[in-house]
Amino acid sequence: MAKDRKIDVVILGLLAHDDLTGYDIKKQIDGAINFFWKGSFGSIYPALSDMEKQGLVKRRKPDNTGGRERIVYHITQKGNDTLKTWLNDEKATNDLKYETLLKMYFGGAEDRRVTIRNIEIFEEQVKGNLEVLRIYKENLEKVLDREDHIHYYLTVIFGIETYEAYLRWCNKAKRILRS
Amino acid sequence: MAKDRKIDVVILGLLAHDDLTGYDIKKQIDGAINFFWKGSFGSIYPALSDMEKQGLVKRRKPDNTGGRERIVYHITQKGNDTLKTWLNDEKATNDLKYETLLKMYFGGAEDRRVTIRNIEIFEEQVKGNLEVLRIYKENLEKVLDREDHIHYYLTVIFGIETYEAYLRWCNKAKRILRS
DNA sequence: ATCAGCATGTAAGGCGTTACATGATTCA
DNA sequence: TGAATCATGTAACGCCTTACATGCTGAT
Repeated sequence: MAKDRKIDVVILGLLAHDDLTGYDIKKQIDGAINFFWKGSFGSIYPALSDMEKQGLVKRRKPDNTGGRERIVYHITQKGNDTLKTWLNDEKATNDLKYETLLKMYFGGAEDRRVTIRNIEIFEEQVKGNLEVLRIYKENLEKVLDREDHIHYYLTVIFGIETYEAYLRWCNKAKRILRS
Repeated sequence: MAKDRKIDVVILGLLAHDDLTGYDIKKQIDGAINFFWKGSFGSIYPALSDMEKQGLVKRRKPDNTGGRERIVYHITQKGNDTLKTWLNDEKATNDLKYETLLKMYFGGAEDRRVTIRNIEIFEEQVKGNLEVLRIYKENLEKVLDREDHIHYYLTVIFGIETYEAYLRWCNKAKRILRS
């Protein structure tokens, strides 16, 4: 695995469940993972090639049923070992890069109304995200008997708890700025 | 300003208050800003050079009192305008990249104890960060009469609200995994 | 004397995004 | 027929981190 390229473990994690094409991987990342991790085609396809060379994933024999080009990958034993090693590695980098907070911090250079406006924009985005996560949560609660769903559920309730905290902060912050 | 290089506005925001050296800027970023934005010398010094060429910042005449090399920058009118334009720009990218959540999501590939351990590691980090933020908060509350401090305060209470939510999640998550 | 902190800067290299290029299939 | 979606990949480019190079100052 590349030294710091985390897309590799995302791919490995997804392939640990199902055989997937690069396109499928992208779709899954754009779903429930999206709020805490991102990935583009430009990072997925090269990673898949590298990982194939390293023996972490393998191409499945092409379905000739279609005719249209589809490369389905599956995880190898070595890939599974790599995934488990990563899960057991105690270091994890958790990074927040919030431009909104930068605008709060430096907001003193402008009128308070500008800062309030920036809070409101943020608030709207958070509300939208929260709605989506609540739908994910409801759907997952119907199928929590499957081990993996519990794990997906953990990330979803993390998002909900966090976004609710953001909304509380929005109200507090607006109150402070208006006082 | 470079198209997507946000370090520029961080520098501008800091210089809007005080004339600073690159080293000073780094120290300030490593302080209260650190939990939502990061910056290294390798990004600060080149940005400062570029911004000088663009007339956003200017070197102050060197203090000859020392003799040791110190380049103190101050913000120009154009720099201030750029800062305000950015504050008024409604788009802001807020990115979360939490490897811990990735380990939650893909935790099904290992024993539950591994996931619980990963939560505990995260919890310890959060507790440490929270302590620091609470000290910042207390100190800021003594000087909230100054406009800028209100803005710093907003980011600090954001951090506290968020980290407290993280801790609640840690407890919930552990409970779910142990049930 | 020595070590920590002050201070500036460059170079290499990795990571990732965006845009582009290409073409098939499915559905209205 | 045309649009959306499926599907793979490359190229250019930008951003950032890490490590390195260098040297002064102040405190113990």
